[in-house]
Amino acid sequence: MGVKEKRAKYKEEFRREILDAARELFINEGYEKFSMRRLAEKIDYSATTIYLYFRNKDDLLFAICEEFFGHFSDKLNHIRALSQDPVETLRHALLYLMNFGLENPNQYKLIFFTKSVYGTREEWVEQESMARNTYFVFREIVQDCINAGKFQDIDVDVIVDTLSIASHGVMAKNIHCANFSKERSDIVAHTLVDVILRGLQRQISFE
Amino acid sequence: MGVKEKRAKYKEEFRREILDAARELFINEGYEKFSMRRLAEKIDYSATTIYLYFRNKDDLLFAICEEFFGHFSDKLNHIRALSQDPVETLRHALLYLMNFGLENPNQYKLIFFTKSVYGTREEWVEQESMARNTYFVFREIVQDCINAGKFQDIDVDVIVDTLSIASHGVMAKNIHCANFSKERSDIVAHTLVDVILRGLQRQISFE
DNA sequence: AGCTAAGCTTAACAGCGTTAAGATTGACTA
DNA sequence: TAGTCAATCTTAACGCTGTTAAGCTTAGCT
Repeated sequence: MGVKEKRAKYKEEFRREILDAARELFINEGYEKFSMRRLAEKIDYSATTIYLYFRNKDDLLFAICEEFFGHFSDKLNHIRALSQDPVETLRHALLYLMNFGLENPNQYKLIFFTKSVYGTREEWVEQESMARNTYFVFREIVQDCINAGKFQDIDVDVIVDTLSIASHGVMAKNIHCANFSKERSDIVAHTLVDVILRGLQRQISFE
Repeated sequence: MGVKEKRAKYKEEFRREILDAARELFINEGYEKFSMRRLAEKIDYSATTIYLYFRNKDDLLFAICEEFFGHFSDKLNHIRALSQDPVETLRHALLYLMNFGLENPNQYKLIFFTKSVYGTREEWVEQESMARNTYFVFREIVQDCINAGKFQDIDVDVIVDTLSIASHGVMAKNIHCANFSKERSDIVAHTLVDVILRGLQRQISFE
């Protein structure tokens, strides 16, 4: 292994180290308290060093987001793999997302409430990313419901957006309004999922 | 009119002036570009002068939020006044909120995505505010639906939260993801409202 | 031993919210 | 009318932010 490769390896490892420290700082201290200088202090380097491994703060945030979406898309695939009823799979996936958001508000805030780390919709569609992969897996889960004839005749992408928006809203409320307890958010999350899935379905069971 | 009253009047007027300039700055330049110093420049005073009329930046934001909620609760009351079918009234109210958010992203962002201007849920419930008034009007519209026997047996507050969360989500997506066009958001907003109202209702019309 | 370049740091810029202290101004009183 | 006092506004500063330019240190290769 040549020197250049060794350096490259080292560089990659350091990048990891910074990334891990950054995520930890976010989770423990919260979104507001995060700063490049605090991160630098945590890893015992000067703030400018970080800029040798990440173009800027947004680049760092992007990396963390991508990592999360990697895990999340894995989890979605897993949920889908042990699928019985497609609608129940979808319900499971939605509740998983919301629960993650409610239990990890700082991380969720970082991921979803950061100003446009993924650019415009066009850029997002064109450029390969874990976020896009996650979207596609989620989309397939919805498509499964449609294929099974469970849903009304609505465009799959519209349904996907509708659903992601709903779970988004739960977190938005929980994080930004600060009026919500975890228990209350849980109740509302379940109600929202129930109501939406009920509203989407073609046939509805009466009580 | 004594001097003290005159001063008080003037002070109130200046407060208004600052408030109007602040809102304008928010709407035109966007949330990110807003700062106390830029606002000061706009009104041709030094930045510190603002602090004689508002305790701090949050206090200023609070004032703007309250003003909006004043208008919004009026609008809701108006919609409710010319009510025919309660569910249609609710639909109307929801679409009005979402449409406002989609057409005034900066203002909406300021109002709903600012860190806890209204404190915890307990503080929010106890302390009189336009935001709370708006909530109550909205709550009554939902209660109308329940009283008319249109909805399933779900707690009124849970429904209100569910609905506000949903509209919240539309804006969250539209504002923060930057992947969404106005048209697409419109479609998704209508779909979301349709699906949720359908899901909430006791009896559902099949197509 | 001397050169080269990678790796890291110090110093600085321009911006932020906010506060303390001082200047200005206008009105009331002695 | 001169003097006092308080309201009003500004200048200067603190400590923070993201980010860049320039310089220092050190390790590897010739």
